[in-house]
Amino acid sequence: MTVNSERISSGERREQILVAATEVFGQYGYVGATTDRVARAAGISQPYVVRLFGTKEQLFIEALRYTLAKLLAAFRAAIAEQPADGRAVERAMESRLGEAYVELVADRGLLLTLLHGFMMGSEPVIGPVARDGFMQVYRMLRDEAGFTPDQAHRFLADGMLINTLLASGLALQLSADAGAAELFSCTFGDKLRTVLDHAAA
Amino acid sequence: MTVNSERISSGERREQILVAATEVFGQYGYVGATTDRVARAAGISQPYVVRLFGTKEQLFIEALRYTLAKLLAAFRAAIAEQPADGRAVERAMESRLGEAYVELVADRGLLLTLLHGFMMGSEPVIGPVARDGFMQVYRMLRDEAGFTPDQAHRFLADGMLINTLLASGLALQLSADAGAAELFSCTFGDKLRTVLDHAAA
DNA sequence: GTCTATATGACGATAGAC
DNA sequence: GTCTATCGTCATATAGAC
Repeated sequence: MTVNSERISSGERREQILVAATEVFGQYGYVGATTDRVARAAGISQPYVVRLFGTKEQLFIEALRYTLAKLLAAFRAAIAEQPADGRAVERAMESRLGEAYVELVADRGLLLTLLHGFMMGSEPVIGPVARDGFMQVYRMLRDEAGFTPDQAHRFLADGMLINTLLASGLALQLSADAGAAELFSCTFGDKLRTVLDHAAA
Repeated sequence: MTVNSERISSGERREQILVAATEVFGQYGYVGATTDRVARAAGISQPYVVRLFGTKEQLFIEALRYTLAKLLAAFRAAIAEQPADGRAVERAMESRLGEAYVELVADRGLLLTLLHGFMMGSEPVIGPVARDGFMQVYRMLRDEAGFTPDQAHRFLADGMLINTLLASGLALQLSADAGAAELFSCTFGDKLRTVLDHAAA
């Protein structure tokens, strides 16, 4: 088989497009993102994006499902994580999950696609997908990570504050704003290094 | 002077338009909202909205500033609140501020305009306004309400979770989802009644 | 202070070829 | 599996009258 000019399967194309869509939806929001920009980011033509996903709304829903699946997979991995070295102190569950989350939402496209989804609760077809994903996360924390309801609540609350701090770009003015530095320190704790590393990039 | 057909001052018009804009931006997002819809909600023509605010971006910025001012005013009032009746037990500061917040963001237009602002951190002119507003809130909690940095952090984190729960519409499926009910109970505590009352409306 | 008319430029989706 | 061409719609902003 030829290597580059080969026609690839629609399954692979769909995945390529979803990656591009997550980035574009994250950057421009649901309405501001255009199927044309998604197409160019994926290296194909605009009508083909529409052909494969039907409508822009369907494309967004698939992209949202895709990011939610990534989030759940990251949490599942963190829950199952065991130190390879027996001597290593096993970090607490909450610490592992928190670190996994901060790593994940360092991808701005993923973070903002997620947030746009949560904010579209009144959309008849997108809303249910977002709510369902959110509650799946809650149940995973409670039933698989073993959190109490209040532990899960506090973990999620911190997560939503992390979202806001990162989305608003406050990380970029930490050196100029002592209050922001104080708030970041409280919010991220030992995850602060991770955030600063990603913010620099 | 005539009463209804009187030409009103541009200052009054601006305020009318800002109220309409907050509602429309909240419902459709920054890009999805049109100056025409804002105009119709305010009962005037589309070009006149542009005339008074210059551009749609400027209109959004003014609407965002307007909602941030409302938020700060509500917190300032809650901080200053004293029981009129001496016998009444003064509620804790945190409880008063929490209640004020839930009352405020029961207005979906206000809530979503705020959230859209926070999510637009990478926009060169909107981003700074949003970040500035957020940090003003933080400083008010710390310096005027007397919160420690960690108290302020936890209050804000809860606030951001409240935003997500309300924006995503989870309040509407509380009766059908035991997990959601559990999470709402942890998150809102004694503010739960307030939320349910507003959700019903 | 406020309107109508309109220039100008997208965007989503369809038709149909290869 | 993928493209080019294009239709219909709608949005921001300007011009200029009243």
